[in-house]
Amino acid sequence: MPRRRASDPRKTPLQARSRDTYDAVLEATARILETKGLEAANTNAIAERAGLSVGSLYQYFPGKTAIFAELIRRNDAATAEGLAALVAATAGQDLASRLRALVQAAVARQFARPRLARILDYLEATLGADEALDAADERIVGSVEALLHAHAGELARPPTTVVARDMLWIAKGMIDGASLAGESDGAAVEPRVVRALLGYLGVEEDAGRGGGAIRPGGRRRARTGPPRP
Amino acid sequence: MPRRRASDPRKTPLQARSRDTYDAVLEATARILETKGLEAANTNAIAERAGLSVGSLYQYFPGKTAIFAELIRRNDAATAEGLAALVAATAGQDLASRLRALVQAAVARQFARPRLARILDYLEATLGADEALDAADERIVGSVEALLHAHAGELARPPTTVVARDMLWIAKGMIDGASLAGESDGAAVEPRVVRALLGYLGVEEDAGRGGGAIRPGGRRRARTGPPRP
Amino acid sequence: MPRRRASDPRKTPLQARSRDTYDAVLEATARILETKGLEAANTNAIAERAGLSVGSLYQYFPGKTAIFAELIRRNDAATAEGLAALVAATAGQDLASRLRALVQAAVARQFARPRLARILDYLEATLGADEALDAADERIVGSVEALLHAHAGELARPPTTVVARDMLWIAKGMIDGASLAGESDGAAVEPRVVRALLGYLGVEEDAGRGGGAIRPGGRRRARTGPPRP
Amino acid sequence: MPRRRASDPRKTPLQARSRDTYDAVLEATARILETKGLEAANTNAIAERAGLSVGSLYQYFPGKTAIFAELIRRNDAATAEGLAALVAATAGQDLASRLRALVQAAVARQFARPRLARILDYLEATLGADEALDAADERIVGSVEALLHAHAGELARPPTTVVARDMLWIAKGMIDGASLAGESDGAAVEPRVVRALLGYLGVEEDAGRGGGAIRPGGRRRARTGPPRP
DNA sequence: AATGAATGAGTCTTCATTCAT
DNA sequence: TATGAATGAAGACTCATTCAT
Repeated sequence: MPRRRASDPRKTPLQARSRDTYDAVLEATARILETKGLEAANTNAIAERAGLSVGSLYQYFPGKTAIFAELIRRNDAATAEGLAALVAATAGQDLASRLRALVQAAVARQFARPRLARILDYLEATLGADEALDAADERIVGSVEALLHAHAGELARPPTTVVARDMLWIAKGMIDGASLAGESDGAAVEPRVVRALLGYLGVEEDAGRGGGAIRPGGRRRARTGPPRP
Repeated sequence: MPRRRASDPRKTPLQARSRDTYDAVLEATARILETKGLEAANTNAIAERAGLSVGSLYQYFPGKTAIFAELIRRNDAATAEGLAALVAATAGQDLASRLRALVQAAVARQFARPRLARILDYLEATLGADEALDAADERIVGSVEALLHAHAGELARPPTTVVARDMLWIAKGMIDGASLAGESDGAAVEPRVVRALLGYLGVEEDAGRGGGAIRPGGRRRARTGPPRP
Repeated sequence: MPRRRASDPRKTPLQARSRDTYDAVLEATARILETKGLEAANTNAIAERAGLSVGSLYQYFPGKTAIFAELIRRNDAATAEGLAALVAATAGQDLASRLRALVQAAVARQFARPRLARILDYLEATLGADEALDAADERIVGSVEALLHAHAGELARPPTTVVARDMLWIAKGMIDGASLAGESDGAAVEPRVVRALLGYLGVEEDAGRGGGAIRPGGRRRARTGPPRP
Repeated sequence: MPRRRASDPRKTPLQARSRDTYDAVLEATARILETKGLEAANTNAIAERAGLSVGSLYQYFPGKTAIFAELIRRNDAATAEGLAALVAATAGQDLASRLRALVQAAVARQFARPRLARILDYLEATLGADEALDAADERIVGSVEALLHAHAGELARPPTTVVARDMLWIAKGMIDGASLAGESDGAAVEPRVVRALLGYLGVEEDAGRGGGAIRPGGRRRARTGPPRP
């Protein structure tokens, strides 16, 4: 990994072909991370998978780190985008329903490419700070905070940034855990997360909806188990 | 007797000096991971930091991976141990108090060496399966499950393994999040986690105790923010 | 098409420059083996001698072993080729003359780079089996067998594969021995080998030709002497 | 391998226990060479197999090379001894019978530990010169020469050192070849070698004895085949 | 004398990055 | 602009040898 600043792409890809190539590199990287892991994601492998030469790769990215950074950035941006859209789309519904929608999306995302998500998390924590990421983070927390504000009356506690952040981490923790424990049925995880969030907010769960017993997830697969908090 | 695993130490350190050296390697590795990150933790650096030669290092560990594995194993074992002890020590107390004790310990641990904890998590997910780790995991979940069983009457839902696991991940998620967001005051995180856990369990928080408003954490530092669930 | 073997070159060198580099590596290796021995033939030395960097070397060969393997393969192939050509070229001549031609070539080859030949022999026995080598071996034996068949009437015994193989080893043993004993005059060795081969076949040596006394070889140098059978 | 001169053992082992240990090291080395090959014969492995510590090993031998050297020396000495004894023991018999006896011994030796023999040959050629080895060589050649002298009248050619040496290499070559080709029946090889030697000497083979057809040896096993002379 | 822990130079191999074509 | 050969620093690991106990 180069010492170079994890920064912007070397040039803003304006032409359609350039943009395609640029995207191809990112997708190739994602695919390798997902299937072979971080160690296998070297520039040669990425270039080959993306269908170009190493030399060309360096015309789009100043270095390996920048590819990862951009991958994270996009991922975060997409999340922020999706979250904001979902909050907007569910305006007017009751809090539980809206959380359900959010959690559902989060679960879907994480269960789609769990390994990739995990590696990007690791990289994000490892790589240096980045304004763009912080901006996305703020938008994400902001969306949840906005949601809470819209339901401030129903809450046992005032809606703050900290509460919003906590909620995000509760959801993330539970979903990660379920995924790592080998649960393959996202539908089983979802209500548990919603329940946890409502519980944290001190809101009684909507009696009529999905209240049922906690369904055990899929059998724990060999790998990593419960967290060591 | 278990089959010899590739990650086992090369020779069981019986003599005091050997044990010291062995521990020194582990501590050196932990220190490098904590301060310089995973990439910096190469065998030469570890050996130097531990105050011995590479050759000697390889007399205690069959390879770099084994060092990491042992580090994780010890970490997990300590957690399992601590958790079990705490559950035992708080027998007879009310559920909220007991959870408080557990969370306090967890927070203390994570805030002590956050980066190390994060890297070990990543490594644990990356490295192959390991009986010892699975055993520790089971003990950890088991302790929480036992705790729940002791308070089954107060719970809104039956205490299952899944519930126990969810609780662990809720706590881990929140603590990680707080740590990553730059919160440096563990005491501020603790009650929030307890509240989340009790909320998830559907238990009313002990009215008299620590009910207060959610205190905002320390100023968020630039570093990685909220999760993208 | 044969399965890709681990010892195959990493990429088939199509371009002239590539082929040159590829050959340069082989020649550098041969030269080092010849002058400094097997222990000195490390990848760094080979790369340096070949005039390229280690990295480049690994673009042409997947590993050190593959270089040796290719060296052996070429050597064997060249021998097989040469032998077959010689057998064809001498068609119609009498048996003794043809053997003389063969032995002369063998002597020339072995006396040219005796140490290299010895090391390649050792490596061939050490490295794992290899189809290509076996094929070359068969061609070599086959050539001799074909030669015998053409003169079956003159032989005291039927020409079999075993006889052909024995002849090859007789020649190899004698030439090796002479070389190791410090004989530097190939011309002195040649008639002895021919005589041994004809003797083994039970054929009277052509009276008129080279019947003379056995000339003693060059003074035995310090180096390894006669075999210990 | 140390640059140190491949020389005498560090001290002449006088005491019985010392001698035993010394021998144990040599036998351990031989066993490892035979079963695991040259690469596996490192000082640690040798010491362990011999049942002593590396430190002790270095009290008996100045270095690894010295162990090999001594192994070769003993091997050669034993051969020289055996050959001389056999020549003496068969005094009075006819030439063919005596050669038969010699070849039989040689075949037995080579078929007993073929890999070891091969490796020692390689080492002998690789290691520097050594007076002791030259002396053994001379005794070996001398024995054969003496044998020839005793039958000078029957020979087509005067018995010289060169002839003796050639004979030794013919035998060695053929036996090596048979062994390498996978022939496991020494009895099948023996008469072929005798025939070759008598043929080289221009002596008619004793009509009554073993004149039969050449029996094909065992099927060629995968490994190294015929020589490339 | 024996031990075996310690040493560290040396080996093979990988991979981010550059640059001539 | 694209290519991909070339570079070489760096990293994991081995092993002959030494020396304190």
